[in-house]
Amino acid sequence: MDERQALVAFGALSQETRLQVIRMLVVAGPSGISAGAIAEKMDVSPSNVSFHLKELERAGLITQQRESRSIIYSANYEALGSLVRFLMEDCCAGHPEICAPVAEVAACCAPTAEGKCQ
Amino acid sequence: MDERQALVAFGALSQETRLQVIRMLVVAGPSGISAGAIAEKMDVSPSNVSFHLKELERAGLITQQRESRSIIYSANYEALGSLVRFLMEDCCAGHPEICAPVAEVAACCAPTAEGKCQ
DNA sequence: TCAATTATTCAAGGATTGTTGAAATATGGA
DNA sequence: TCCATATTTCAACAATCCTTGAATAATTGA
Repeated sequence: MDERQALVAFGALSQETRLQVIRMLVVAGPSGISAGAIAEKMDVSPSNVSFHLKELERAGLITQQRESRSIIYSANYEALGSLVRFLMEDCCAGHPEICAPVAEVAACCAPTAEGKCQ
Repeated sequence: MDERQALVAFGALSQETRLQVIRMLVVAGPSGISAGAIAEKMDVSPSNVSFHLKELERAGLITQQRESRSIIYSANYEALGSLVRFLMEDCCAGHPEICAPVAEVAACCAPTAEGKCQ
């Protein structure tokens, strides 16, 4: 992920509705949530949620797929991971002490450490 | 770090000048850089850089301290680390496979692994 | 104290972003 | 085909953010 992509991604995450949508989609997992369900859960108008979903998609943070009449949105975990990496790379450059607490969190997610996350 | 703080932090990082300033300050280390030097390096007017520095400070991502006539700005590594954590926590919740690549980067920054970063 | 240096604040205007409701598009079932 | 459902698109307006240059504040040395 280059700086330009990160810029767009940060912009996408800097709006309350969008940040909540992303969190909701991440928790929902790969099966995703339909646009209508998102609008309902967040108590936002369909056209407004559509606007924000488009913005998140433009940033590459979510993907969509049609399922009959509904359009299902899912988090793009790879993009989110890349964004975390982008943020960390500068930290790590000469400043290991900063990344230590992050490494701790990351470590509990390693394949060999399932179940250690609280 | 709660959602509100993260929101402000993402907003702060979603502007080109500010993202570049943060990267510059992170690389500069704890000794920091003066407002004037930042403005000069980035080819931005003093008042404009001052505006953006204030925004970054409001987000808690940088700190300032006066040094004679200059005001020295430094990256707040703790806040940056918290932001990375915030981003990761949602990823990790049930989706270890996403954090694996991040864990890789983080691991090379652990105290026991100095020098392993490329 | 006076002038020079360094940086911030302020107001004005331009640019971008967010919200709203109505109209348009796509799908599936009667 | 016609209607209901699900969502997007559009235009208009409101709100927020960014830039600019002039004025202000803080510090230091002559």
